[in-house]
This record gives sequence, structure tokens and C-alpha cells, in this order.
Amino acid sequence: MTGNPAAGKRYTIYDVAKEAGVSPSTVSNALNGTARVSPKTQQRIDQAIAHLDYTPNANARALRKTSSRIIGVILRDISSEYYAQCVASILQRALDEDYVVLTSDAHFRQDVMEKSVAALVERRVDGMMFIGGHSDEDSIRSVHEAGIPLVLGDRYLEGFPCVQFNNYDTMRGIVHAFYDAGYRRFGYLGEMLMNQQNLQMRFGGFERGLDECGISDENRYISLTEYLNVGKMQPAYEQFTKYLRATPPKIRPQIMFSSNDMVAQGIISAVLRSGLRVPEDVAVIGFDNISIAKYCTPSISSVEQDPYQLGDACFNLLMQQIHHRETENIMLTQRVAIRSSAPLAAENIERYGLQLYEEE
Amino acid sequence: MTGNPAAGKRYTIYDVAKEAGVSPSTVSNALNGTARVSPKTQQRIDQAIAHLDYTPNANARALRKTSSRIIGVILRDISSEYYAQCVASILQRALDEDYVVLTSDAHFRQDVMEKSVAALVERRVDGMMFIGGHSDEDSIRSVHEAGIPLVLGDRYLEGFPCVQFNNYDTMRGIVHAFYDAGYRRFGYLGEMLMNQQNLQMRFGGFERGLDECGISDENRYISLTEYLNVGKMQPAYEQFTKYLRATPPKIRPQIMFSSNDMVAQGIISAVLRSGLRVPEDVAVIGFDNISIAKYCTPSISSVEQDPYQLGDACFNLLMQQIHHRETENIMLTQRVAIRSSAPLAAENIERYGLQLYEEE
DNA sequence: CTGAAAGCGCTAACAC
DNA sequence: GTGTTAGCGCTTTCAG
Repeated sequence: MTGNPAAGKRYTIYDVAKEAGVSPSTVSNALNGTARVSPKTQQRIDQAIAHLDYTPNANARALRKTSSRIIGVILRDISSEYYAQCVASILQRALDEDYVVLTSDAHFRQDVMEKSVAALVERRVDGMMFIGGHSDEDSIRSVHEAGIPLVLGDRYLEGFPCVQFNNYDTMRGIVHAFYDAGYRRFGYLGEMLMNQQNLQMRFGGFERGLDECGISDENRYISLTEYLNVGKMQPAYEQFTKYLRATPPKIRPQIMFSSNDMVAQGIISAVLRSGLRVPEDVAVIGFDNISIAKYCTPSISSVEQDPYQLGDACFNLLMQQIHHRETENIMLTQRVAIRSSAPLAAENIERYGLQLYEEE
Repeated sequence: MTGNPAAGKRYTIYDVAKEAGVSPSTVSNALNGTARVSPKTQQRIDQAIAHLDYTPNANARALRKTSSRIIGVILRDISSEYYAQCVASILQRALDEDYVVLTSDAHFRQDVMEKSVAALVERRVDGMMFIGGHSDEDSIRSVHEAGIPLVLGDRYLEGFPCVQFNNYDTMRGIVHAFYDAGYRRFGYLGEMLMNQQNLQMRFGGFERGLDECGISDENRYISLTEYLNVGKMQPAYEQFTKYLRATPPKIRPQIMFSSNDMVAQGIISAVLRSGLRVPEDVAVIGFDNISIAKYCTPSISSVEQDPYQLGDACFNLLMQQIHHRETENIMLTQRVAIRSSAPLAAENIERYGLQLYEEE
């Protein structure tokens, strides 16, 4: 709090050393615990630091050391509750471990992704996390080739450390569970799969389940639309409204699966505003279990995949990578939240090895 | 793409200089456009850079220059769609302007806030943004005293550059509008106001409106609860369910105002699950206009305050601060999205100078 | 336990 | 147009 130098200008370790009557290296040692410092000296240094309101310059430190203690996080799209919560957990872990986080949002664009990656490389981040990515393999490979530790979150790419959810098994199990409960016509509405590996797994599990249950093509309504990559509810709403209008009741799916809760809500909305009922006419199940899902009318059945757990696991894995420890990919377990939009008995869920999400 | 040095180790400007047969300063000039470089030399340098896959070290640059081209963003709580979207717009602007963003989430805690601020100061950020803060005046003042440019977003603090929304006028106007439409008993459910200036303004405008309309105390139901600072829907739901059970119909509010859409949905949920109707028995109006609001059943009337506009304005203001230009505080205009949970004729809204949010 | 000196990678004077 | 050199603030040998 003592008078600072001109704006921007701050005191250096030399100023502290002079004030404390020791050498800069001793101050450095005291600051970092690099070598023992006598209690007396320590105290004088502490006083000087407090007196000058000295703050070490982390950029200078990063320049000198091999590590910057910066990690970079690149998201496919930060502007959803789900990924925001994931980031929140990463930020917390980082703060605890004295890392600082450079965040970047590619919002689905390859060029933005490349520029973001370049910026992080220039800052000499100690490691990077790619969360929920999309058609950006080149960027990832280039980071890897530059020798920068990296981790992929909520996706999988051969040869890279990953944290994934068990999308395939979950979807497959849910299909079986609803089949057992008497459902015979199934629908899916979601984004184009393209390079989104997590969505591919979901859809793969879905189809596998249908195959195993002997559901024929005419009893499947499948719509993968690129519009959903941008907006969520509006396109889902419009698309499904149109579909309902054009399709006789006997043909339309008894249950709709969707790629996230926003899309699910769009579908529900379409059903209700078309004068039909959820779940009696069409049941709907979402993904992500966003916080509002429980309170919607009807409440939305959803697949929960804990974003905090995701962030946490990514952080752990990245730390291991940075410290050159052996790592194994992490598979996190999704849980099924059964609510009004697609009701089901708990035992139906658990029979297929799925975990039930219990409301608090 | 040529073989990199050992992991982490990268080529320097000297390597590029040697490869191109020029001096480091020429490379620097070529890189930064600091001085004219002959086309031939430029080309040789470009080749060398490409050949070595050279990336400048931004930390070294930051050490040497007066600016780090890092900005710090500290959020009260990043884990909501609203603030995530605000961050998204900041990230985009930053990328365009060649800044890099260190993000921090205080999640309402003073100690976390302090540690975050310290970390950003160590990195010598060129400026900081405090978005949606809370009881952290000391941190802000200390940053200011350290001579670091800063901006406050979605809040106001005397003496600091701020970007705010017109909370007071909006709330006041809405009260009048609903009064005109015949409503006589008003309620408010939200977080404790404490140091949250934006909430204080909202509540202040609310009370002012009621006073002007001559609404007596017994026709006001006001609940400011600290539980809402943590969860949103669950506590709102529980609280309002309890309230409804304990309160005779003639006394309960005809319209409930709430501090955000999550709370609004909690209230709506409580009303519906108590066997009452929205809006016939209790109308409900939220805040933030999150993307799902339009698609809930009933759709939620809400006050829209564009998070992208907020982020953008904060970024602009911070740039001005950094470049020592004169700045004026920015007041952004909220818009009222009228939907089923609290219907109202458009002219009622516009009569009080409020802007109507038109659905796309 | 403490100090002197070199150097991390870059830019900015200032020569040429 | 280009090169030489010093130094940003720190850590790290290596002596003492």
C-alpha cells in the first residue's frame, strides 16, 4: 500500500533486496523456498515485501523457468451452462494448484480454433485442454507435435489422453429399458454427427440398441440436422412441429431421444403446442441434465454427465501428462435422471447396468 | 513442422536470424512491422520461420514491453448460461484484438477473489474486468491503487468505470405497467441484496414503483433469501411452495417478480405443482431471458439484458481505459420479453419508456 | 546461509 | 535497411 511507482511500473526483486539489505538471489530463495534462509533475513525480506507491496512478475519467472504455470483451455463453445460449469471446476482446481488459465472459445470454427491455439502456444502454456471439440484434429496434432502436453475432454481421439463419458453404453441401455417398458417406435433429433465423437457414440449406442431390440427402419425417426449446431431450441421446435403436422399418429415415435436438454425442451414445446401430450403421446428424453430440467413442466428426463467431474478429471489427467507420468484414459459414468417427460421404473434402468440419478 | 527441439524447448529469434542470415533485431522488425524490411530479407525470414516452425515467446515479449496483452476477467460466478455468454463475447473480442484472456471465477467467495486478483497481478495483465461482482470492493480498490486499468460489468461502484443495465427504470416501469393492467398485489423473490448493486437497483425500482402506485405493505410479499445465492430453483421452489400452502388466496401476490429466470421457473413450478395456474392465479416474471425461457411451459416473461452486449461494452471500455482515453460509464438498455407467464399488452410496456423484446 | 554473475527470449536505442 | 548491444525481472549455478 505504500506509494507505488508510476502506473504500470512495479517494484522488482532488486528493490526488495536493497530494502532488506540482502541480495536478489536471497530474496528469490526466500520467495520460493529454494534454499534455507535464516529467520532474521526472512523477516526482513517479508517486511520489505509488505512495505513495497511487491508482487513477483510471473512473466519474467516463466521466461527463466521451464514452466509458465499457465494452462490453456479451448472449448468448442463456452456459452452453455454445461461447459461453463466444466470451466468453473477447472478454474477452481487451477487456482488451488497455482496455475492460471487462459480460456478460449472456438465456437465451432476451425479458423478461430487455430488462432486460439497459436495464441496459447505463444504464451508457452504448460498444457492444454480441448473440451468438447469438433473438426479440429489438425490443431490438436500440431500442439502435440510441438511437444505440449494436452488432454481431450468429452471426446476421444486415437492416441491422445482423453476423458470421456460412457455415451454408447448409456444410450444402448436406455433404448433397451424403454423397449422393455413397451415402447416400439423410437426417434432421435440432434446435430449432425460430423467429427463430434461424443455425439457419434450416443447415436451409435442408440442404433445398436434399436437393432438388438429388433426395431425396424419404419419404426425409427432419425433427424440429424446441422441447424442444431447453432441454435438449439428454435430449430428443434420448428422441425418437430413440422414433423408432427406431417405425420400420422400411428407412425410417429413414442419416444424421442435428443442430443441435449435444450433440444429436448424444443421438442416438448412442439408436442405441447401441437395439442399433444408429453409423455402420453410422445415421451422425450434429453441430455446433460441442466439445472432447469427438473423444474420444467413436464420435468425433463435426462442423461446426467457431471460437468464438474469432467473438468476435474481433465485437470488431473493434464497434471499427470505435464509431469510425465503414465496416464490412462478416463471413462466417466453417466446417470439417468428419470422424470415426467419420459417416466420409467428404476429397475428397468438398473437392469442394463445404468446408474440412476437420484434427485437430492 | 520440422523436427522440434526437445519437448518444451522451442526455437528462438536467434535461431531464425541465423537461419535467415540476418540479425535478431531484423527478425523482430519483420515480425512486428517496427521498421521497414526489404522484400528479399522479409522472404528469407518468412522461410526461416516456417522452416523452424518458430513461434515468438509472448512472455519474453511481455517482459520487455510495457504491455503484456493479457487481460484478466474475474466473474462472480461463471457457471450460468448468462455469464458464460458474456465471457464468450469477451473472448471473441480479445482474440480479434490480439489479447489473451485469463479467466477467474470467484464463486461468491472473498478469499478466492483475492487470490485470483493476486494471480492476475503477478501476470501483469494490462487490465481487468470484474463482472457481476459481490462484496469485493477491497480487491477492486487494491487493483486500482496498483495502477491497473479496470472495468466493472453489470454493477456500479462510485469512482470506477462501469457498464450497467438500467435495472431501476426497468423494474419501476414494469410495476407501473402491470398496475395499469389491473394487478394490485405484488411479490418479489430473490437473493439477499447485500453488496450486489445490480440487485439493489432492481429491488429499489420495484419498491419505488409500488410506492408510486400506492401499493400498501400488506399487498407486498417480499422475500430476500440468502439460500438463493447458492442454488436457484430448488430453494425458490421450496420457499414458494411453503408460502402458498400457508397463505390464503386473497392475500397472495397476483404477480411475482424474481431475480432471474431460474428463480422464476422455481416459482412457476411451485405454483403449478400446488395445483394453481400460471398466470391466472399467480403471474411470474423472470430476469435474464435465458434461452430456454421462451420454450418453457408456460413460456416465461422475462427482462432481457444482452450478455453479449455487456461483454462487448466492457471490452470497449477497458480498451479505452488501457489507452488512457477519457471514458464515460455505459448504461445498457434492458428489454422486456412478454410471454405467457405474465402476459401484457405491448403498449402497456412502451408507455413507460420500456423497450419490448421482440422474438425473432 | 548468502552473494555475484550469467542468461531465459525478446525489443529498442543507437550506430552504421 | 540492417546490426550491435543493453536490459526487462527473474532464477540458478557456483563461490564464498
